[in-house]
Amino acid sequence: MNAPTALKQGRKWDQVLDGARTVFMRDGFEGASVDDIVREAGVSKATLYSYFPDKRLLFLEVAKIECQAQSEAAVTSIEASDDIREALTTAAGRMVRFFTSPVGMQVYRIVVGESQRFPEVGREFYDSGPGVVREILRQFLQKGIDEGKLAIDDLDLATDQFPELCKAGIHLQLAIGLRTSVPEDEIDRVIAGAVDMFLCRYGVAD
Amino acid sequence: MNAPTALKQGRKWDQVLDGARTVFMRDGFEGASVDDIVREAGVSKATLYSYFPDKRLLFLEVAKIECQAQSEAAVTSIEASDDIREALTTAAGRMVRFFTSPVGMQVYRIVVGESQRFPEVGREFYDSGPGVVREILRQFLQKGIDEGKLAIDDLDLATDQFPELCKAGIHLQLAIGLRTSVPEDEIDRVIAGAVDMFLCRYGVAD
DNA sequence: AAAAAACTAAACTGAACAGTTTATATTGGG
DNA sequence: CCCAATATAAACTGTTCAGTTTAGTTTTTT
Repeated sequence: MNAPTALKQGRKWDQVLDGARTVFMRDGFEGASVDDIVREAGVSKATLYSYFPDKRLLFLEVAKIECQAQSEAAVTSIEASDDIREALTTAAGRMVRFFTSPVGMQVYRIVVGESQRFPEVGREFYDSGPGVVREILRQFLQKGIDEGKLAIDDLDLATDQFPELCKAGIHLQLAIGLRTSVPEDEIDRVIAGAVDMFLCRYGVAD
Repeated sequence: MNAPTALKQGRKWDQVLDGARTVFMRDGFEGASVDDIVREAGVSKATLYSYFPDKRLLFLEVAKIECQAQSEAAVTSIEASDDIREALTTAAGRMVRFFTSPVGMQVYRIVVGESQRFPEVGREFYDSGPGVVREILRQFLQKGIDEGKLAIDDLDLATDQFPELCKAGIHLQLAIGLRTSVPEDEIDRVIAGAVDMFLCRYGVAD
């Protein structure tokens, strides 16, 4: 009846990944034991090891999937609204919403913590998350310049500045566990502040 | 002859901490083994355990010292230069210089990675590093407002925005290992961009 | 120089844990 | 209904590593 993905390597593949995802996201790489993962996945240890040669590669697979899910959740495109302020505000909202989310934050923590042991994870994360967002933002800003709505001398710098402004006061505190969540109105305040500042510097008076 | 600190808990105290510092900063908490540390410190395992009840507390002590060293290395005060632009540029330079340094970056990585296991470390780090810098910056900006040199509506937000601008494009990439260093001229460019933007938004024309 | 305090090397214990093996069971297609 | 692929539980191996113990040595104090 169903002719699914050609290489469905076995019935429990997804189960293993789901379990691994849950445990890795909860406990980090070192904190997660393979026994925890199989228990969570409802799968035998032998099954896990029939799919993945070792813990490291299982982790890399989970990290990859998580990074991809991320870029989708993040700004996939910026609406071509005529109002630049509105477009930036919307984009900022999606960015902030993602990196303040528990899973987004946890991916960040793990990537930072394990980036020495697994250099590939850093690349993977960047290229499928922040890097994608950056590229989209860059193009959006370029368009703004072309249309005479923005006056940006150093486009690369400006592209890096905007996301950074969106983190003001919240990202660090979340990352180091000083807070576990950020109230909606504070998010709005930070975003509005970011857009105000950005347009003050690079906006062109109508 | 020498009447040193009243409670010098033994001749090798400093040696232990130095060795622990070296190894923790190189390998992180999990990556560091106690045997590595005693080898590095040139001390017996029993000696280490006569000073510290366990690895965790040894780590916390090292982290504490490192965090304190940090706030000293960072902006301890902002020169009361008449020129706000100049003062901000100098302050930014010290901040950036610190968090781009190998040891500053490594402290950040460890704190982020271990903040779940050791919530105290997050607080300690913040209160003796970023928190101190924030407070000094806040007071500096307040003074600027009082003197009519700055027009800031939301002081807390502005205080959070400036350090964030100083990270543009470099902090994340260092944290996840995409880069290991940042050329001096790029640092200068980021700092200049941060100051430009900040003063564009909050500066008062003379 | 005797006594006390600090330190040492090295062997040991016990637990955690990644990965393997074995012997058995379930499942779905032909 | 049977076969082959897939999955299972559970015991096992080997290693790493935190923390302890022991029996003895060095350093400091008195």
